[in-house]
Amino acid sequence: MNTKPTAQLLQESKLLRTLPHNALQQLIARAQTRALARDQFFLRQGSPAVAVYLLIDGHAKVTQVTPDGHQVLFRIIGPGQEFGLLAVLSDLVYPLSVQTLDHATALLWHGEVLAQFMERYPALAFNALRILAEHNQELQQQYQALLTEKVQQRVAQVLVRLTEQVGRPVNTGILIDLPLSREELAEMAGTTLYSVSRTLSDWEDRGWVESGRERVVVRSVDALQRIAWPLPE
Amino acid sequence: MNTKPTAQLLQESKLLRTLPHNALQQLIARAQTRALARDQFFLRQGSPAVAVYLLIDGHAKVTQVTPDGHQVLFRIIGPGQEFGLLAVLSDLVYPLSVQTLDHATALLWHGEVLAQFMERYPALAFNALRILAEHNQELQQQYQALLTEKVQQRVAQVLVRLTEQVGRPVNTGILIDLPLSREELAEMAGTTLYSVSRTLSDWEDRGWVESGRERVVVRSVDALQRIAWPLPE
DNA sequence: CGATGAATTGACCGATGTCAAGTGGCGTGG
DNA sequence: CCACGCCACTTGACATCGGTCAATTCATCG
Repeated sequence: MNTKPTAQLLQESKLLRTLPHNALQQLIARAQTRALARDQFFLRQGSPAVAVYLLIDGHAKVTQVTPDGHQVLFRIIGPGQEFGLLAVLSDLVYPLSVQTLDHATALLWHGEVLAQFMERYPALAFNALRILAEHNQELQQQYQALLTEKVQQRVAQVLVRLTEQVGRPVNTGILIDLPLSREELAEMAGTTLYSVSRTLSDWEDRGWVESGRERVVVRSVDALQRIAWPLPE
Repeated sequence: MNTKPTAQLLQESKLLRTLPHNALQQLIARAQTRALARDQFFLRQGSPAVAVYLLIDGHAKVTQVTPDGHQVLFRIIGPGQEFGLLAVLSDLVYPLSVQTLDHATALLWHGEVLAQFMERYPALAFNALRILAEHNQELQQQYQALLTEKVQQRVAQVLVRLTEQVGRPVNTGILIDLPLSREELAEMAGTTLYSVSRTLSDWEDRGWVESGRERVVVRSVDALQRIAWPLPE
């Protein structure tokens, strides 16, 4: 599935880039590996945050459920991306769950191990800070979007982001190369599966997308972009 | 205004706690001070992130405006709280603005200075990580709230949080000791000034709050809490 | 080929945003 | 010191987006 050699993937990851070679080697030596089938959990919301993960193959979704059962899908993780970062801090609990979307493999370290490396190699700590700061900004944008934008805009944004992150060119357009249900798309866009379904049907009529069971092909990214980020005035 | 001596405030701040004494002394020695009148900006969304701030007196609001003019108020900063943290990373731009709500004073450091201290004192980096992780969780909660809860719930939550953060007991209840307009409350709750106004009028009829021009007194925190976080089933 | 779960579509309605008009209090200037 | 005007706030009327529920269709897999 994954074409890149693992070592290169790690070197280019947001978390481990800029680390000295020997540090990277030591880290790799101390990593555990965990491979999971589809729909399995790497970590669960509410359980003690003991390990930091770095996905090296496959995809996973980051979700959170409210006390009343509503589910939110914050982002999708692909190879080279990390999660569970806050395990470097002690005595915390994961605020969200990470569940595989296909067969996926991750490296993991005990939080304390990574904390020790951060003390020795500040670059690692700065990388972590940068990652958290980016997450913050993305969350702020999503909050804004939920507050000010209409459902169609948000769905369009989700689809455009997905084409960028997991898009694969096929003859009729760009396939979103993950099995995402309407429900999951809805959880990403902050709406209901019904609204997603209607929206996709509409766009299918216009020839902008083709959609099927847990499958979407975007035929015109342009059109979706115009919906997602309409020109000012 | 502020009763605590500054040194103690810094020692207890989330950012600087657990620092060795001498490090704290050095940091204080290198800090600049900035005092602003009401409605002035410590920093502006979009300008280069050069300094990290720590408020030592007064209050400020953290806001963000969308391209289309909508404004969001993410949180209110009081003495001992930091902002502009991401200035420790180079070449970034502030994603939001921080504006005073009353006469306020902050210490500030050039981002690079703080970055150097983080390299020397990892505890500082961990404090920063913890702070960012907390912000993340708060944002996630706010997102959830916007998605699943009704306006009244969210307004109640805002008021309860405000009583905790800036509440001052008065004879009829707890005064929110800051001049916050309906508009600003709306920006905090993710709604419009009209809905806030209606909600407060309603609660005033029920005797749960007293409200006036840029002024709210909560008479029954209990009642608001029942609205904010209704008992499951 | 049948069963299971995903997706579609229609009907309904309620919460809340928008717009417009009016009220009231506070500060400023005459 | 009073009056005027501004600005925060209130209240009503209205429209609409999109969530909810129910019924149906569709596709995929065993």
